[in-house]
Amino acid sequence: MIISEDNLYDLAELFKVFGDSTRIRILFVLFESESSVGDIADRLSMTQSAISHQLKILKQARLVGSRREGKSIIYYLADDHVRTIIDQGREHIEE
Amino acid sequence: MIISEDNLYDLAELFKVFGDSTRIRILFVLFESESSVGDIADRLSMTQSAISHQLKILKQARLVGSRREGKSIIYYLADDHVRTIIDQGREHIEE
DNA sequence: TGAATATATGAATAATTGTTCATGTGTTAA
DNA sequence: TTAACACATGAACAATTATTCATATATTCA
Repeated sequence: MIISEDNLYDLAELFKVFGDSTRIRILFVLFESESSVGDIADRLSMTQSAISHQLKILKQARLVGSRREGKSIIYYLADDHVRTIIDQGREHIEE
Repeated sequence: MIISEDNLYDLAELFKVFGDSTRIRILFVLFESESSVGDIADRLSMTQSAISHQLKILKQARLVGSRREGKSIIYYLADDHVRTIIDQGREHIEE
């Protein structure tokens, strides 16, 4: 259970990303299917700008990826750690 | 993958608790062994007050428990979700 | 090329939060 | 009971951050 100071800091930064209900909501949308920025904004009844700002944070944390498709940018979940971390969180609060 | 608004909010609150390097540090201390408030403060070179405030947050999130032992209060990890969540986080950042 | 659409981004503001400081509460031992 | 020790807690301040607003960038289609 050894960890460097740098990793410890990065770890806190990672969880900080999960610690916002808008970002969690975005991840839940992406659990169902990859989506464009506008679609996510519609689903969550939030502005395009707010969603775009949060997607940037999710992407910097490598929790989501993106690709261009015509005029839209499609966002998708990066890997399975996202699901596992959220599932463990749900288990904790739902017990 | 259905979740209520309340649970979604609680989930974000839970991860918010993990999203601070002092609290992560405290959890790492408790991974090794249960400890008193003063011992944790010494280990982390922080004030007793700062640690106490953070322990309160960890306890409200049911991530740690405590018991009195003479003049000291001993804190310990509440359950295994803590380890699992942190391990998954580490896997994510270390890849 | 120009208009329309989709997304990104910088600045500003309001709200949240971690630490410090001072002090309160609870326990032990004389 | 009193002193000493261990911990908890409320208020205040500084720092961080989510959203809004205005605007910039990139793509498509006529």
